[in-house]
Amino acid sequence: MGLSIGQVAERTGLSVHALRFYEREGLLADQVRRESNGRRVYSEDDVGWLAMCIKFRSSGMPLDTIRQYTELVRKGAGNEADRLALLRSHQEHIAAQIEELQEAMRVITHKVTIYEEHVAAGTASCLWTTPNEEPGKELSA
Amino acid sequence: MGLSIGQVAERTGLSVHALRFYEREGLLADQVRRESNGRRVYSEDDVGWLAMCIKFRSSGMPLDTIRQYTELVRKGAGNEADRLALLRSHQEHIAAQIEELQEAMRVITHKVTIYEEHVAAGTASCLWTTPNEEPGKELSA
DNA sequence: ACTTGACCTAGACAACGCTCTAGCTTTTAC
DNA sequence: GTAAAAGCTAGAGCGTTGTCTAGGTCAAGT
Repeated sequence: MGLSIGQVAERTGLSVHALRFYEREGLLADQVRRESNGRRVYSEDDVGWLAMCIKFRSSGMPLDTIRQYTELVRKGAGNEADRLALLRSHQEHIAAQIEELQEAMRVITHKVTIYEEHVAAGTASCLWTTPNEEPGKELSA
Repeated sequence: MGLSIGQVAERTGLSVHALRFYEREGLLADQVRRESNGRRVYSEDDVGWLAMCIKFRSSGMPLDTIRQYTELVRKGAGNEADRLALLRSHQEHIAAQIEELQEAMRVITHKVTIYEEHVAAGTASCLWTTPNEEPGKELSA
């Protein structure tokens, strides 16, 4: 039931350093328990919370915002609307990122296509002799 | 036809600082021309190239990788296969990012839904009195 | 003449998110 | 009993990606 920092590191993928760092930064919803000797004992809840933090991070939420969210939760019931606002705003942020990535993907896929043609056409025989021409100018158009 | 650094900043959205920084970092395909007084003069091609760099950056390509790509292009024809490999690898990277974001989006949308219910149900009357309970435990399941 | 504003270089500084070190204690395995 | 492994704190260090400052040049407007 109680996990050591090493075990938590293993199953979250975070380093033990990062785990201590997150704790210092106030990202953990509730105080991590300690053994008599001072070692941290993580509960399953702690691990669950960390998993959520990792999802937040992996979608580009800054530690600072995670801390804000954590603080809301720590304050307990009554600020659900605030939490919701924060979550929604992050949702929008994710959506924007996805769009941006998709747009970049389109552009790059286009470039890839062009290069594929070039490479297929000229593998052994280098036909087009425009050294500094880059199939990327279509971007400016 | 020739643009000042300020004009380029305006139309790329990069700061003049960033433009000089990018140049120092070797991200520009061809040497930026200078006026007799030493001021930079950007061509439309330069701006096009910068637009591409921005797309790369916005999809998470590190400056270092952009520099590698730039170097390939600078070397001229003959390494198209290398450029293609780099682009493809970035394509995969983008795809992975999109998936990660979509996964995070699912999780967060789920949380949002739960909060919406809670907020709708208990706006004025705080019904559920479990202060430290966070609708996020479902993550660990 | 003089001020304003855009530009130049070189280099310091900064935010973010960890990561690592030093120096020490405790636990575990042999 | 002893050595290796794991933990602790406090704080330094670092890679990335810019941003900002200092100190100076240059051109244009008033």
